[in-house]
Amino acid sequence: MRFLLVEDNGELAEAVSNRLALDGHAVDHAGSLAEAEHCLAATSYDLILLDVMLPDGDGRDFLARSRAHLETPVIVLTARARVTDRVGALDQGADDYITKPFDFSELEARVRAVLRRRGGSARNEIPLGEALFDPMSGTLRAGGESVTLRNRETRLLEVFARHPGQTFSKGQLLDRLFSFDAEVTENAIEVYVGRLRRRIGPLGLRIETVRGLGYRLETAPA
Amino acid sequence: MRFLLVEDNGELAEAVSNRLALDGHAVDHAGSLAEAEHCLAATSYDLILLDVMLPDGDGRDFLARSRAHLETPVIVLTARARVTDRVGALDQGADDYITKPFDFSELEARVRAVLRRRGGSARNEIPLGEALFDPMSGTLRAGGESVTLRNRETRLLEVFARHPGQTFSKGQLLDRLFSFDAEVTENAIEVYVGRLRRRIGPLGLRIETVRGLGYRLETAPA
DNA sequence: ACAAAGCTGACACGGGCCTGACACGTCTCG
DNA sequence: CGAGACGTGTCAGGCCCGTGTCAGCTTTGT
Repeated sequence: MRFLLVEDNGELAEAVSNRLALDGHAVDHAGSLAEAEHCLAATSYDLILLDVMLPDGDGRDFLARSRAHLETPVIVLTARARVTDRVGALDQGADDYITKPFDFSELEARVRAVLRRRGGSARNEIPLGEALFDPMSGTLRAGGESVTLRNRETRLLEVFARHPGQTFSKGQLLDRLFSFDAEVTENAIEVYVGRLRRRIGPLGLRIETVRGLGYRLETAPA
Repeated sequence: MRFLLVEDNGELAEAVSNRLALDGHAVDHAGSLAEAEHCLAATSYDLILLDVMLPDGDGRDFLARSRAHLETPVIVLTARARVTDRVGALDQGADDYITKPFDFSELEARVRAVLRRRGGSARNEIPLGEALFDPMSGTLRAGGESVTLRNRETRLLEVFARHPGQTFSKGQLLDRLFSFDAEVTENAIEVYVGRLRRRIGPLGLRIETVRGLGYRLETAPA
């Protein structure tokens, strides 16, 4: 998928680009509305991430102008959390909004949600061994059993579920779960792996420890 | 279903279109009576939403003229809440009226009501577990018990009832329940969920809190 | 055996959620 | 027209849950 990121904060833009690139998306970066227009004229995108505060105007005005002749879904990035801002954005054609500062996992989740909504498929549950995992609601079902995970646990399991068999280091998991300026210890990962293990164990899922390297999700019994 | 919206306020028209599109309707927009005539000549519609204040005349006159040779149901949008206005509209052939500013949920409800009335089907009650919910009258019956909900509570329950099992965030509920320019706190949703819980609890219905995500209606006991 | 790496029970904190109370506007009667 | 009833949205305070850290323990590799 090809995204256009319209954001004047270079550092944040860099971080978002890198993150979305990890999921296999190509991200073009525009620092202003003028640049954005230029990019949109040059090629077509699957998704636009649009900041509202830009050096040469308000992103929402741009959105209102472009919406008529623009099919591409748009997610608005806003620093303000006021209701009027949000409603205004949605009315002017945004598909979703997210308030800064946001965690990367949050951004990824919304990107997927918007793409899926546009794509038309109702919901996507990921098969995990005998179980079915719904990363949107954070539920895991197997047989008659059903478990509801907490937010962070859901994001953690999602990383493993979307990259079957892959081993992730604690550093990688940390980068994927938290926003780029969050100061969190690697120990937190250990804690969450532990909590997640306790939850998904009864459903036949295991997280293997690869000493010195990281963790790996095992769907089949050893 | 294909609707014709006759409304000269572009922003409002856009918002209404988007909202009704979410329910799977196609909405054509006319900014004046002349445009409306043109659209009506070109194709046929299942419902007309008609503003009364238009740049080239009064919508009610238009309605009176057209009624004779127009089968299509009409909902009149009026800014004035005076009783005489309403009565006048209904006399001249409107199927319903709604006063601006209106909430989207209200509009949706009236649209459904008019379509159903025209369609001939008597009333549609939604089964909710052991209970029957009538979103028009806002009554909920189960066994011998019967509860009458207030307006907002009815709209809220309706959202859940029409999307079984789905989880709605407070933001989503806010967008669905209130008009696009209303400045309402998300706390209002919490309050209404609380009030609704107290009402429907005795009838065996529960609203689950999904912390950090939103709310979900549970029809079966845990 | 002894570091280093990983695990986990306990805890403090922050924020999301809930609720009683209130203020405001509207409608309905007398 | 005035008084009361009702529906609605806000606010403040309190509760409770998710979260991240720490300290001490266990496991693993050499």
